[in-house]
Amino acid sequence: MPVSQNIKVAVDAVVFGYTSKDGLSVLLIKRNIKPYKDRWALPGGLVGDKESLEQAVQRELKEETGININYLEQLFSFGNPVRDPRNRVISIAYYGLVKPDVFEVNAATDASDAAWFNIKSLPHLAFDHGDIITVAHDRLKSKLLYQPIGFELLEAKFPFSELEKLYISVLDRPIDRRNFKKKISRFGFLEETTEKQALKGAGRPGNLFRFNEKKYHLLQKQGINFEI
Amino acid sequence: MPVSQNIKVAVDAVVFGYTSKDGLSVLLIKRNIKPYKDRWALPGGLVGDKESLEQAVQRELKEETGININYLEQLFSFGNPVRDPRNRVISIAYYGLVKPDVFEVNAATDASDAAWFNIKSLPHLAFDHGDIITVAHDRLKSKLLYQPIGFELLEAKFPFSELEKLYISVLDRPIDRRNFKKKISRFGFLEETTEKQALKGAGRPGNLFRFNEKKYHLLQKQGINFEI
DNA sequence: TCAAAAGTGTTCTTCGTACACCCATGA
DNA sequence: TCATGGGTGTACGAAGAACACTTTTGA
Repeated sequence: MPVSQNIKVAVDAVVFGYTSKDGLSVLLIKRNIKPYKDRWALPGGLVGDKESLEQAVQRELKEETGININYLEQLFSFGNPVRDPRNRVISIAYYGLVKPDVFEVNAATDASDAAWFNIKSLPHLAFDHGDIITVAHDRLKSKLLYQPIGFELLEAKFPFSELEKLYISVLDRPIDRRNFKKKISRFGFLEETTEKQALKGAGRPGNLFRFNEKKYHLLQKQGINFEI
Repeated sequence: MPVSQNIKVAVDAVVFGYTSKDGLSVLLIKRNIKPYKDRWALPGGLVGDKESLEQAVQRELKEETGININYLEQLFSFGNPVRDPRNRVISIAYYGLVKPDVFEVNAATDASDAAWFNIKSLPHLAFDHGDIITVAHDRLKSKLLYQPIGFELLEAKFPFSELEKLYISVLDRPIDRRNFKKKISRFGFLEETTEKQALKGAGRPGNLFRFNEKKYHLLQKQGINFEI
């Protein structure tokens, strides 16, 4: 067993946002220090001696991007000895989901060093952050099929087509609308409201749905087979 | 962002073994230093500056228990600031599976400080190692339902009933033998040999099965719905 | 009246699930 | 011949998958 050790511990966050206009996107920050100066990277940084890992992620997100997220989960720990060219740093990666209002606000503040990038057109990233995003995207895809976490990416009320487009976008494959609706309806955590979607162009306006918090959280705990 | 940091990085391993006689078991070591002196704990220790996380796990397992494992996967990182009473230590936990021959050999060397404990009769453990085992057991249970990793716990050739008992033991619930066999057979990675089980008592001897490595590894990558 | 998007049902097949009797062996 | 454990099939219901036309709205 090594008697002394010189390894630093960091956290990094892959924050996903979604709008039907921009698709599935990831929040990145531009580095202003070496190494990888001026390259895009995941928000994150060293863990404080007294804070938990989750606290460290939340703190870094607030410091670097100003956002609060409503869903956060540990992803994987990356420990390749040479993943940081300076010293050895292991990174405990998390992924998070934010609702579209957060997404929109931040997309507007383009003076900042934080920006959203569509998952399909990511820039060249610092460190092994490209790999981390790949792992996070895979996790999101598979999680979407057995837990209803997709709702964490939507407004409180949304037309059904919004949920459908989210699934299409994240899974990156077409879905049959009728089968999808049948499947979702069976679980019973969706409630149809009497309101209708505000129109933004041609087409029949859809009814708005919300989810039943109780049933939703119950199912989120249990896990369900969500295959679409 | 903290300017300096005083956190150590450790790995811990939850190694599962299985025999139909002893059920699902976990490999533990007896601590001979403080804190928690003389308490049982997971094998593990600090990561060396130059080694990968997986290398650190394999090294610690060899040093502390003498075993080599054939399946190893990262489980979760535990970062509670007070999980170690001395300094802050985060632990990156792994879980591993070993085949019964390894299990038997080690169970015999009872002079050592390492021993197998049935998952249902674990001793009081050091640190948060009880929690880590719970997480590992949950992961194994759910993984068993969508990836055929159960075979990593069996000999190369085994009677079908052995696989069935493994599932019953890990999932801790009864399974219908006929439905189970139908399900497993559909995947097509099992091959029936012409050999028969060596008898150890009364009862009809079962045919021995092996798995088709190619199909097995293909499915292990893809993941399948294994619900029993 | 046309283009755009939402809403809706049926059929076929596959899979899950419940369930009980016969067979080969050792004692 | 008995006790033990292995081996096997059927029938029902639920869910997955494939598939196209009608409705509502804005332009």
